[in-house]
Amino acid sequence: MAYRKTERVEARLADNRQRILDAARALVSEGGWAEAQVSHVASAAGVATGSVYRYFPSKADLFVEVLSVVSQREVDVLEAIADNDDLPFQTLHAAVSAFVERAMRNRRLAYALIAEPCEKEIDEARLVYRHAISKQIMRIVKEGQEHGDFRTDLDPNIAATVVVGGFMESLIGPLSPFNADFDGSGKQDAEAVHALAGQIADVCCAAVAQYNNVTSFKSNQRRQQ
Amino acid sequence: MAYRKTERVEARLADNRQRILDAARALVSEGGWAEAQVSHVASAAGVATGSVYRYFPSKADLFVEVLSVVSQREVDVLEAIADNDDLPFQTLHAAVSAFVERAMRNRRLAYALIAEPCEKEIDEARLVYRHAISKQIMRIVKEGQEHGDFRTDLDPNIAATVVVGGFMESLIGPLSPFNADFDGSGKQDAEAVHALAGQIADVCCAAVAQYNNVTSFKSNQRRQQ
DNA sequence: CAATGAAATGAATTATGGTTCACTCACTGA
DNA sequence: TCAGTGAGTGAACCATAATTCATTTCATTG
Repeated sequence: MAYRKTERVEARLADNRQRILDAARALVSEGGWAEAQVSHVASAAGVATGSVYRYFPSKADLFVEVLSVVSQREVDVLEAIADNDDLPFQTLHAAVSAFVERAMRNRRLAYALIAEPCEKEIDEARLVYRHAISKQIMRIVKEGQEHGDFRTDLDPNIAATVVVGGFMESLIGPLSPFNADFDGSGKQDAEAVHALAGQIADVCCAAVAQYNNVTSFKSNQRRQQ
Repeated sequence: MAYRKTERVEARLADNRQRILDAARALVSEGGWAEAQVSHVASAAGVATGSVYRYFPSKADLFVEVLSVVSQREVDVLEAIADNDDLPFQTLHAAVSAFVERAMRNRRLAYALIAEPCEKEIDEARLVYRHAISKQIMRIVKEGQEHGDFRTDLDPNIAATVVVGGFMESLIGPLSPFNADFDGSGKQDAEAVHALAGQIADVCCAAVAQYNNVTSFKSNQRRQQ
């Protein structure tokens, strides 16, 4: 009879795969792409270098999966925010703030996944998730345009792209490992991050909102509620 | 008596250096960073591989200089635009449009310099010029805030960063060598590029403008002039 | 036109790090 | 128990490209 994996083995295999993925993510989280070497991943996961290739066809595939898992969670968070029934302005603000705050919670990883130079194949995978993020932002923008809160003279696709590029770019400085502004991780730090997220979100919202001057916006808010 | 370079030799050396720089830029313009190999540069410039190292200490130094020359010109263009005395809204619009249109004129090069994955050292040089660009945009933003055309509740640094990230990001798609939308380079193409630049600039301006709804903005414009 | 200093050459060297593979070992099923 | 299967190993291999350097060629000076 043919060889068949028992459940026990199946579980061990799955566990190995997961350990390799976890080790890979941990390494990127600590040292960025420079640390992300197959041999390092292997020892961190407690397996031999060659074993990594039993689970992943190549280094790029491994790290693309790491990036996918982490990025997909962010897309899901944005989707959930986009799904709620708040006013589009508040929704967009919440989406951008959430993204920024979540990124700042694991700066090194976020920096690697968003901005750090890396191999082509991984970089291409980034684009996929940028698109996915942009799509969620665009949903909010379109909703806002239909709702009357957002300007209708802007192309929603371009507006969403600018917004995504905008908050990504403004994250790069704060995320950068060379920037010491947000290292304490104390309470002060959390507040500083919150303030930063708010300011970035303000600019993003301003880009699409119908009424930008404070008085008009406030009356607009009241009118809508 | 000690050896002394004649003018003739001096000129030839300077010419060699320039030819190497030009060849390097041409190669990046054609094939991006993949073509940007020292040996390729050497043959394109009509010298031997080793000779490149008489003029530049390393590959990275060579290409950083290529990037610097090209990028500095863009910074200068923005500076000139920021210097003029138009209304801040028009100035910002012109700056963003100009950047987008100029980038689209040499797509492959712009793509390489802005977005294509490349070595760390070159990538770091990119940051320097992003900062320089952001600085010019910030000047316009601040002027607009003082002038009363732009919202004063936004942090000018963050606003400028978001704007720069926004138009850079929205360029990536159109610049990408895999995107066939803007290949013809005919008259239609020029118009499409112009339209794109206008739309991107609209979004960027909206992000900082005091009055976004069309009627208020128009009256605002009239009032200011 | 020697003699000397500098530039040019490009094949060989080096560095990096992903990938392979011949082998060992543990697990499976009869 | 034991033949068969496939997972695990890690040192060797390979690919890529930057960099070096012994040698040659060219320019300058007395």
